[in-house]
Amino acid sequence: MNFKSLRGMRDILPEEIRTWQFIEETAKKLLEIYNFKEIRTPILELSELFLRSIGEESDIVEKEMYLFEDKKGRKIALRPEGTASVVRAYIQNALFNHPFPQKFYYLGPMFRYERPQKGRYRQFHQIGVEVFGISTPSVEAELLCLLKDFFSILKIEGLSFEINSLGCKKCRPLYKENLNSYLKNKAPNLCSDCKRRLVKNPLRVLDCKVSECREALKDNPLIIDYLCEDCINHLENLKKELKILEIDYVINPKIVRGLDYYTGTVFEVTTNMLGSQNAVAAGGRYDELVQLLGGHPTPAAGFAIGMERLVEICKQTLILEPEKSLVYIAFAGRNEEKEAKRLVRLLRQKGIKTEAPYEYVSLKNQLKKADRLGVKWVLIVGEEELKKGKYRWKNMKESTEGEAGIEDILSMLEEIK
RNA sequence: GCGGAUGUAGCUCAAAGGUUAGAGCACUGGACUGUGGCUCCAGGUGCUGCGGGUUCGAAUCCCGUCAUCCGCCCCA
Repeated sequence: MNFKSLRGMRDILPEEIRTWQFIEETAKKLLEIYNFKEIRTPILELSELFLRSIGEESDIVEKEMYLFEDKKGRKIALRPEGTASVVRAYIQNALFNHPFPQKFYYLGPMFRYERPQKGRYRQFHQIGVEVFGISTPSVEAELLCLLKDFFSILKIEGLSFEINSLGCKKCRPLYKENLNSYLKNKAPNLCSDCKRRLVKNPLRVLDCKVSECREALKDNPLIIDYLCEDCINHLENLKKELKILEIDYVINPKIVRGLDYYTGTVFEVTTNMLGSQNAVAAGGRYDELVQLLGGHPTPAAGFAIGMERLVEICKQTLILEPEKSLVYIAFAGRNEEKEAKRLVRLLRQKGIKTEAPYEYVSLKNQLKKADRLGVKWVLIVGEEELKKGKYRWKNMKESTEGEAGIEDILSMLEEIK
């Protein structure tokens, strides 16, 4: 029986991991500078949490969640995204008792049962951030600024920052009314999914990409024309802040987002480097979610970055620092093996990356191995040198060699630490 | 969930219905038991993704299935 990884799930091998680690370390450093704190939440949650937050009508909940029952018959889901869990944790742990704003970041696997494609996997990873307790647009400005700084450190260019507002409790109903009457006329021309959405969640009809729907909705009313004064001011103030921070953006009234908890500002960051899976980060404000999940009314906003897509871009643009170089210990004969093992340990204790043969082979083969490993420094433990209390060193790149005591050797190796 | 393309060795690819499915690279060992790179030699249980069918004969043709990639959809 040959086992293969599940569809849409993949192994990330050492070669690629270095890019992951670089991105993760870069993110953590920057997030700490922006005063975000890491939070780790479970991968499993009650499925109800996602039904309530993401929305029963969303594609994610409707057809993409990994669901199962545990031994007690509880309905469990593998998390399809991070925000719901963080909000749950925020409420459960009464984190609102700390001074506002509360700023969190997380990093980990998410699961959606989708048709896999490049840049779209069933297990994928997100770096996400959430800010609780502040309702001013400075939060969104800070989030967008963070994204811009992050991508700029990673030397990613050709990004587009797109922004929209979805309105609030006050203005959205009026818009929905207008939209509803507009959609009613168009109903016969809509796809079957949308006919159903029409009743339960008309906003999502705008998000439909089926061509017949797009055609029917060419001149649909846009939320951005129905915003109340507060929402208009919010958006205008955000624009001002973005100008101060010198962040280029475009207003895209078509952005709706696939998760129902968004209110007010939403945004997407897309790239021209990825083909059709081109969204590399997205987020927005969700001022009603905390209350919806049982907490005190708390304004909040956040975003998530897609790691796989970011890694894909960074593999093209980033030049990683070379790995720490390896020192190879060879020994001339079986009698020197013990001494070689002691030397390996000593070097490792000094923080030097060291490798040695696990069993005796000819010195020639040891050197051949060292060469194939691409090492620069080889230390040879041999009978004659040991008598003098020395080791033989060999610089494979420059083809030089000599004898030296351990202290001299350690200082020679300083350069590679 | 829909449409299309592709699946041969670790990798890149040959073999266009006819011996025992090959080559380069990579890998392992040897020639060379105290010195690597060059050279030469040797080393493959590849169920030709899997299962069925057609045929005297299938990597090759047909059907199914699984997987990957591309587009749709979805989204990060």
